[in-house]
Formats: sequence, structure tokens, C-alpha cells
Amino acid sequence: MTKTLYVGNLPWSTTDEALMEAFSAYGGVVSSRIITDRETGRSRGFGFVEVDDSDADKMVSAMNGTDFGGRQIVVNEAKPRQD
DNA sequence: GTTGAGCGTT
Repeated sequence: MTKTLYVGNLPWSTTDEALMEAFSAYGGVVSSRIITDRETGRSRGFGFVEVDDSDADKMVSAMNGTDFGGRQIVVNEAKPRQD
């Protein structure tokens, strides 16, 4: 099973692979994605990381508030977009 | 060449 993590306060230049690398250090990352503006294509400054269910809680407490690209990121369990 | 609270597409 997997859980989706919300990651906010990211630098504009953050990529999805950068997120995956950062989070994979504390658990198994299934996939990661930076949310980009649909119209402009630019980063919105936040993204989502799908991680293993058993590691999700650790990765949140381990990555939340930590420095990432010069900014302290916000990590939280994402709201279920669809059941 | 910008911006900074907030939860994403097939």
C-alpha cells in the first residue's frame, strides 16, 4: 500500500526527481510529482510524493520543516483526491 | 528573467 505526501514551500526550481531523491533517503518512494501551472507550465511551489504506507509517517516527521533548496519545506499527508 | 499560501492530472 502507498500514501501520498503533500510537499509545500518548495523553491520554484524544484523538480520531481529532486523530491524523490530527497524522500527516498528515509523510505520507499513510489512516485513523485511537482505541480505545475496548467496555463503557464511553471512550478506552483509544491508537489506530491507517493511513498510506502509503512514509511510515510517517518518520512513526514523526518522531512517536514527541513531545509530543501534553501527553503524549509512543509511535508504532510495529502488529502485524498479520490477514493 | 516576476510570485509564496496552498492540496495534484491523465
